[in-house]
Amino acid sequence: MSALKDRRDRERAERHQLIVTTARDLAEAEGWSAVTTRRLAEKVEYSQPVLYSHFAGKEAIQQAVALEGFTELADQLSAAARDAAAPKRRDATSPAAASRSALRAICETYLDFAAQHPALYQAMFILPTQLTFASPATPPALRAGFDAFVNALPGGTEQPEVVAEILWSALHGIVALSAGGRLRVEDQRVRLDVLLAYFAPEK
Amino acid sequence: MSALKDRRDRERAERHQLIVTTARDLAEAEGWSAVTTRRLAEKVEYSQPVLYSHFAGKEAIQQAVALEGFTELADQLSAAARDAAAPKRRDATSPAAASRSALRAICETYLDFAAQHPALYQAMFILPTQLTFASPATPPALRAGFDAFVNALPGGTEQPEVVAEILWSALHGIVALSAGGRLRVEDQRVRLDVLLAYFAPEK
DNA sequence: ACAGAATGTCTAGCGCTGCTAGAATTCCTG
DNA sequence: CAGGAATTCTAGCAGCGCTAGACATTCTGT
Repeated sequence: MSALKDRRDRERAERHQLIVTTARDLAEAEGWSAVTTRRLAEKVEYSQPVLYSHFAGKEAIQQAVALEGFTELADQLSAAARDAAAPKRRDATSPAAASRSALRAICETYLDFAAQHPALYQAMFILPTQLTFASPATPPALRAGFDAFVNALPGGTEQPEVVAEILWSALHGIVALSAGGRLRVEDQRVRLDVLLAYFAPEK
Repeated sequence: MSALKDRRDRERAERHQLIVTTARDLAEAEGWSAVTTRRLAEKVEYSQPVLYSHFAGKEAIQQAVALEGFTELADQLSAAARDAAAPKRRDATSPAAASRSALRAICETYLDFAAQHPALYQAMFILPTQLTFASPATPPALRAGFDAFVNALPGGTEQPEVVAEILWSALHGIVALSAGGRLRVEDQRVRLDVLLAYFAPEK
């Protein structure tokens, strides 16, 4: 009797994931405005009301996509930090230089993530959301991503949380303004160089 | 014969402005999602199609509001720069300190503007737009606002345009993330202090 | 002064949206 | 295998941006 219920629960979870993935793919392919409940229902081959048996509404679906993005971004950020912290051993670079390259790696990863999944990024940081951020209910994945920034700051940085917020804000500003056609997208590289010159100076 | 036409043109221009102002007020009062063509038409006491005799569509109205915001922001930014550049004469502060306070004044003005007109700010920098930015067709007012940032940078700053873009991005990031509930809004002051410590250091 | 043309405005409606009530169906249980 | 519970669907509501075509108003030329 419980095996049957287990199977239904599993199928239900699979369908839940199917909805999230389909919404994400559709958003990435044609933008969030193309993600209507009708089109989404058709793509997952169920009727509209089924969506509402899984999610409270369209926004909840979009938030589920965002949540997926938070864990992926956090994974990529901490992976970048790890790789930069354990470089090729032979050239014994100074700790300061190591920290600098770690910070650069994280920033690059962030910008690349945004560039490669623009719709996902939009769901995470641009579209209206009910997710609470700087609060106990903040998704752990998001906290983890933020911590990657804090840890990558040069040693001795004062008020590292605030600095990390600012750095994150600057990166987000660059991404958001670029995505909206409000900044030339070609100069992204130069922009990162200059940004890092301020936040992790050479000397 | 031309006087009559003049009057009609004038009335038309007034109604044009009435639509823009009403849209802006409504957005500021209830958010852009409340600005529907029906509600807007009712507020200006005309039928919906009248809106379309003035604007190509809803987005064009929102862009007209944004354009108004660009000139207001540019005015406020350059006024802030002017006031900071002409301080009380008696204490002959160093040029460096003067530049520092000018930059702070501009940044504060920017953050205040965003805080006081959140919907307007959203139309200018967050909502999708057809306005081209870094291009010949960029609204002059927006250019002027950007130049206020460039001119307020400490003397000798390398690649001032890029630095200004980054500074603008950082401020925009702070505004956008705060508006979306993604940053605690209380710490805005500290954030600005730290930001300025990086972009206009004491020594 | 008045018919006709031109201009301006409105009513009504299309196809779409997010969302839901209630019918219909399927599935499990006794 | 019948009865009941769970699930899924059909159909529809109110509101959206936008527009065609009817109606009213205003100007023009005789």
